[in-house]
Amino acid sequence: MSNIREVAKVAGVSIATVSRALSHPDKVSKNSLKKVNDAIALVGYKPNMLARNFRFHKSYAILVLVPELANPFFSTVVKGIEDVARQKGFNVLLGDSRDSIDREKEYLKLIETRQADGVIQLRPHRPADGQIFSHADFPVVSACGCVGTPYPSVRIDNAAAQQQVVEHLISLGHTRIGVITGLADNPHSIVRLKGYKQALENAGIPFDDTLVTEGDFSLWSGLNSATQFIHMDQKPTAIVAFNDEMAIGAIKGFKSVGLDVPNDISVTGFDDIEFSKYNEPTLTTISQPATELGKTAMNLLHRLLEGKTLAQQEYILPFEFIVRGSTANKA
Amino acid sequence: MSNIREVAKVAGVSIATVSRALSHPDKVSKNSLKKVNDAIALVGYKPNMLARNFRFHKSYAILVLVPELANPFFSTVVKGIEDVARQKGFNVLLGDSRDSIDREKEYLKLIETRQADGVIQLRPHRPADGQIFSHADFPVVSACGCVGTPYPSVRIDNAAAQQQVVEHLISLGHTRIGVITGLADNPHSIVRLKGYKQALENAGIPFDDTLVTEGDFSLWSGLNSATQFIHMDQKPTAIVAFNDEMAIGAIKGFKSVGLDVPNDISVTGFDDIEFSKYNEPTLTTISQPATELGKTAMNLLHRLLEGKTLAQQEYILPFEFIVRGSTANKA
DNA sequence: CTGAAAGCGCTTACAG
DNA sequence: CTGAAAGCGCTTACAG
Repeated sequence: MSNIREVAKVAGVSIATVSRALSHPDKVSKNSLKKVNDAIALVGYKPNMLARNFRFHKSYAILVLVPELANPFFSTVVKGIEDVARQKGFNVLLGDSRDSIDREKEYLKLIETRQADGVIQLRPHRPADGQIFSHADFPVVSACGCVGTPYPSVRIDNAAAQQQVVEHLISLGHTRIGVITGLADNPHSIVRLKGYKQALENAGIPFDDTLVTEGDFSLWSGLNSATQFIHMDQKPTAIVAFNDEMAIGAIKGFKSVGLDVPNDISVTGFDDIEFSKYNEPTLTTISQPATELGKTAMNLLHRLLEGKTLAQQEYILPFEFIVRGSTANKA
Repeated sequence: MSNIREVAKVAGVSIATVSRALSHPDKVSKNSLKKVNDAIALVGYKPNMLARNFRFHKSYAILVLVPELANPFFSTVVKGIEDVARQKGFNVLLGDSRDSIDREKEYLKLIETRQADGVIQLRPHRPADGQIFSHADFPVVSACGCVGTPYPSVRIDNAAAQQQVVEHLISLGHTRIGVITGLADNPHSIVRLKGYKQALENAGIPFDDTLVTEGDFSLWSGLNSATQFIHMDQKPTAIVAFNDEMAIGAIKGFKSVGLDVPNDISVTGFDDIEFSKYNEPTLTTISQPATELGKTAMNLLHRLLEGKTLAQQEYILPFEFIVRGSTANKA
């Protein structure tokens, strides 16, 4: 556990010179530089970043708030964040909030106590969040959130994406299209439902709210919704799930009662997680640029951290609509 | 950005008293305590943890080295770690190493520079790692690794688990049982293969190395191995994959050429990720106590961090063998 | 119970 | 180019 003082002694220079040799080598003579570097190698000196952080009032860490780390879509976004963070010299503190506001608030104490310099929020912003994330207090950016985020964000156009999915189903002849949303207060539920309704309206199909079921983005909730659809008097011929997990769960539910997907009923997902290519049938879904969303978010946060301002408040990345095996013409 | 000095001034006491009121309230008079607490509330004081960390030569952060965060099994282990870490007052720094030793070494610099106090390694230890993780240098524990880890570890008995899976297949009449391992140098590949061989040996079935294919724990590699099996002259009637992803990928491969799983060929997984219950067919697999592995690892690391010694070098948690729909009697 | 003082390891104006 | 000194925000023996 050598320190800068020991290096100075061995090198025969002052601690100021050692510090300068490390931080501003151009401000030090060749001779001193060599003596310092030799001494560093000799004593095996490693700078104590705790001291540096303290000196600079910076933790060089950012906090990532993720609703559910075990969700492969989120963990892919986090990987993108981490890649860029490391490259910029920042550590990533994990904040798995389990969709709990209380847990989230606990994590945000890391900001007040200077243990994190900024935040990337993966949970979509809800009006009820109010000013918790007022951009004035600390650097924060939203990744894969929704329209209406009151701080900088990177996302896709969720409504447009969901609309395109439904238009595809309509083009296949479907008119009774069931929905599996996330929790009712999740902004993604609201925004994607808007896209769904828009597609219906454009096609002159009346909206029927009995076709909307509430899930929670889990596999299980998709299966649960399928059961509800199965017991309806006027069954839908197609289902749009607001993420891939629920679509996979729903397909499981339909198949378990002998229905064929997509020939008896079409099902669509959202996110395009890896598993959606391996499901039986493969999933028709929206591909979100997960890694890119994470990388962009971290790049934006980094600019904020450097005191710069952003050119835009919202960065919209392109999505891709991918037709696979889970959708077919209405029987 | 108020500090302890400001609180002291407002409260009319010394900074030492403020500090004591915060850290050892019992050593302060009721009167002073009240004055300090009132002042803290008044100025909105939050302790600067950067200063505390510097003072104590501790970062109060631990580094989690994970081979692949997007793998749901690993992310579940990480969630367990995080739960306990937070409860103990530690932050978790994410180190997604992508199975790269170079990236791992980058992360380990966080220890040298005091940015992390300890490490939890999710990658199984390889003999080639040598002394990188010599327990003498810093507190480190292995989670979900293998037998033979030269530092404290929490894991299941992988060989026994894999053996039980194969015994089950043998009991169903299978004798030509294919294998999809992880990368050849991954200790899990070696240890689980040992369990496979043991089951064969116990049943008097000769080991045939042409039945062993190398995967990399990804969905794609499972599908790829399936293709290899399909082209074999003497096809296996059952396949054991060393994780669920590869099993799911393999099933996909078999189904794509018209084979029925499990009636034409049985397939087993390992880990019991959530998706394995939703696959078609559902997966016969080994359930690892993922959350518990993470929690235990963090508890052990915490004891190490406190300078205590551990009662055991290895903590073996029970696994569960789960028979679902992907295995059946040999045709 | 309380306060003045030293010190954690660094960096950076400041004076030379 | 170089060094002595101050200071970042805390904590804790030490003396009272």
